[in-house]
Amino acid sequence: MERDRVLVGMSGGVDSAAAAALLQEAGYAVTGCTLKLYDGPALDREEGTCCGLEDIEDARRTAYRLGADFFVFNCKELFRREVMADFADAYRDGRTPNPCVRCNRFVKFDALLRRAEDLGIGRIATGHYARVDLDAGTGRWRLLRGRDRRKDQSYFLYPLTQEQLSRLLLPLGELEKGDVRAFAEARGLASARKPDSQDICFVPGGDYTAFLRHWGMALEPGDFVDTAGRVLGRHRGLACYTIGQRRGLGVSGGRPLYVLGKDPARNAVILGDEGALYRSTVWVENFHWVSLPPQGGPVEVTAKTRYSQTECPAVLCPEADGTVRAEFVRPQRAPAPGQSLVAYQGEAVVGGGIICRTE
RNA sequence: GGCGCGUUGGUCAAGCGGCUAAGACACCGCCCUUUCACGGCGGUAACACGGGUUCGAUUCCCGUACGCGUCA
Repeated sequence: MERDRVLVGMSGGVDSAAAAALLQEAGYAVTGCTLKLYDGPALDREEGTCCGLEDIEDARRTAYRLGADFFVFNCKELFRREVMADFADAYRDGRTPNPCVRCNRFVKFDALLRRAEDLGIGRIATGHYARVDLDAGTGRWRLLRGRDRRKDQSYFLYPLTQEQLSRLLLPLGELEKGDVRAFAEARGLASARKPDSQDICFVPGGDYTAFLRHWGMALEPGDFVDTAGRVLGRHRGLACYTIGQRRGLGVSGGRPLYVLGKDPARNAVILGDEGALYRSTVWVENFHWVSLPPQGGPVEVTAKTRYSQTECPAVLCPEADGTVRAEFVRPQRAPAPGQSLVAYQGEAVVGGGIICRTE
């Protein structure tokens, strides 16, 4: 009897390793793969990246242990063009990009699906904490939060298309992080005790401004100013700051000061009190509808403007110009252009898009 | 030049003879976190200099330096 085949994207970490093992135990014929997204110059010694040599070897070891085929697919060009270049462009224009969302949208799942098709494999899988199901009523695939609310990664997955969702298996969606680690440990998987990844994968040290410099971007020092235009100090370049940021400003005001905004025209970073950061209206571009088909009228949701943020009730209002306006019931702290707004209805991800303006 | 006032950690700022010299902001570290951030916890760091008076001086007195004000 033919078993269903699945291509599992493996980062070298615990989660994707456990995902592969779980799928195999569930009866799938597993093929493992790692997407080679970038080449770190000499940064491979760092932990926590998703395609350093160490990580690829860990993924390979896990696949070997499972007796699964394992491939490394080269996606460097695509990643460089769609994610790294966009990252630099966004910062250059004063926005705060989210490269993980960008990668999921333009690189990771697309590449997985293509490669699976090349290999004649019908399904793809990753180790994300989120769930997929089919809405029997509408016939539409839905993206749901991970059962482990503390680890839920559905925020990063909102760009998924219906085709991708229809093929996608997320075996960790019903599990708690602790159970996943225990399972990996019990199976003796190589990465069972690896620390969770963090930081941007192509910025291993966590210093993204160093990456921007390395990329060739000039960081122009300028003035920190208050809302009245008074100079408070010098900044190291607009790209070094994001709206809502407090630490690292080096400006002492007696009260905590936050980045309220950036003024590219004057190359100034505007600082002020936290109270001035709140916005009730957020415009989003390229809104991608996931669990609901594209809507023409107002939609009641809960939404958040950053991954690690508490959702708030809001109404999505599609505008004539193609953007979607989100009206929050309560003002939201520091929504930043470039970050993603993601909307939910209960367990389901309604959709999301990139913040372009706030008020 | 005369007179008056002031000089405490990176910044602002308590203290007014007996303290291991507050606090805020900044900074550093850790935690949190598959973005950037927020946040939580913890930490480093100061009495301008030199003489007195006192059992005892950041606190009182006298000089020096620097700063501010004011008079000519």
